[in-house]
Amino acid sequence: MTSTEHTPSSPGPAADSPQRTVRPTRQRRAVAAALAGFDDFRSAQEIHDLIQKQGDSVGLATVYRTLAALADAGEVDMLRNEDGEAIWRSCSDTHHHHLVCRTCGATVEVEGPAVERWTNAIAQEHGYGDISHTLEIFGTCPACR
Amino acid sequence: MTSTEHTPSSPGPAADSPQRTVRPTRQRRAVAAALAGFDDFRSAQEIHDLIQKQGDSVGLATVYRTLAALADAGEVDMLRNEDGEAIWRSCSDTHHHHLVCRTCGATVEVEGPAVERWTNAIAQEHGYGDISHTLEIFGTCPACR
DNA sequence: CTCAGTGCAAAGGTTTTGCATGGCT
DNA sequence: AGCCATGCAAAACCTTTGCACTGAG
Repeated sequence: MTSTEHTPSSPGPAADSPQRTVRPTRQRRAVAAALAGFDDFRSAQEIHDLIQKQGDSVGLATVYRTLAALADAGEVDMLRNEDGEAIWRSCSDTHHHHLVCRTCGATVEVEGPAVERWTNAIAQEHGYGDISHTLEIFGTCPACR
Repeated sequence: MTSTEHTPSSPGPAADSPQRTVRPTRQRRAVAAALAGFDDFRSAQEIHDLIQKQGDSVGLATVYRTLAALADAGEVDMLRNEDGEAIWRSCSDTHHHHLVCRTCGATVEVEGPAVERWTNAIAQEHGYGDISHTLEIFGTCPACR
């Protein structure tokens, strides 16, 4: 459901780990292709529409399920726009953050060694280990101002 | 959880500006009191529930309308949690982020002037304006290591 | 008296889920 | 054959809105 593994609930004593259960189906490929066609964050509806325009037919529910699976597998980033809609984008390999226009969705990838260092320092200062973090920046891009 | 500093919305920079039309009613005071009772972001439902538990009775729609008005007036910050729910916090509180233990959920509030400055700098560097950001740090707390 | 504010319920939109079917392995 | 993935539709949710009414100025 999310791009990172936030799930404070479900302490999961059930010993399951089915992670690699991702089967390469036509629908999955269609979603992946649609994602590849964008270079910024898009909503599920937009992705669904693009797939249909490309001739393929994939149910909206399947789009959601596929996107959730991809996000879970770390192949796409999911976040929410200011309207609360979930938006997705295929993510590159390197760790980076996003500067997203809340009007048109234009995205800039930014790296922040300073932030990386700061988060690690803060965490260790409080005795926390095994650190990860998420950081998103929203704003209005030059074209939309 | 996430953090922000600006509440955007209000698409029309246009003609009308009825801002100072906020009448101090019982309901408005109830919402304000509920907000004052929290020191972090809460959903409309949680705020509504707290008001009812305190004996007052305010319609959920009114809670939403009041929160929207307060956000519009700049008296509260609104943002979205990972589930896409709108969450509010009285903005007199200092802006901070959260360091969360992914095992037990223990949370530490941290401030990061450096991060605030960095995000603003990055955004302006790319010509983006009206900046807000979200930052969450996950780790394993001392007790869970 | 007038009009912003309120309550209720219905509408609107997004995301999830139940269940039967279809396609890989 | 066994199972996971899919589709469709209904459900679940959060949030907004229409309309008649109440209360503050």
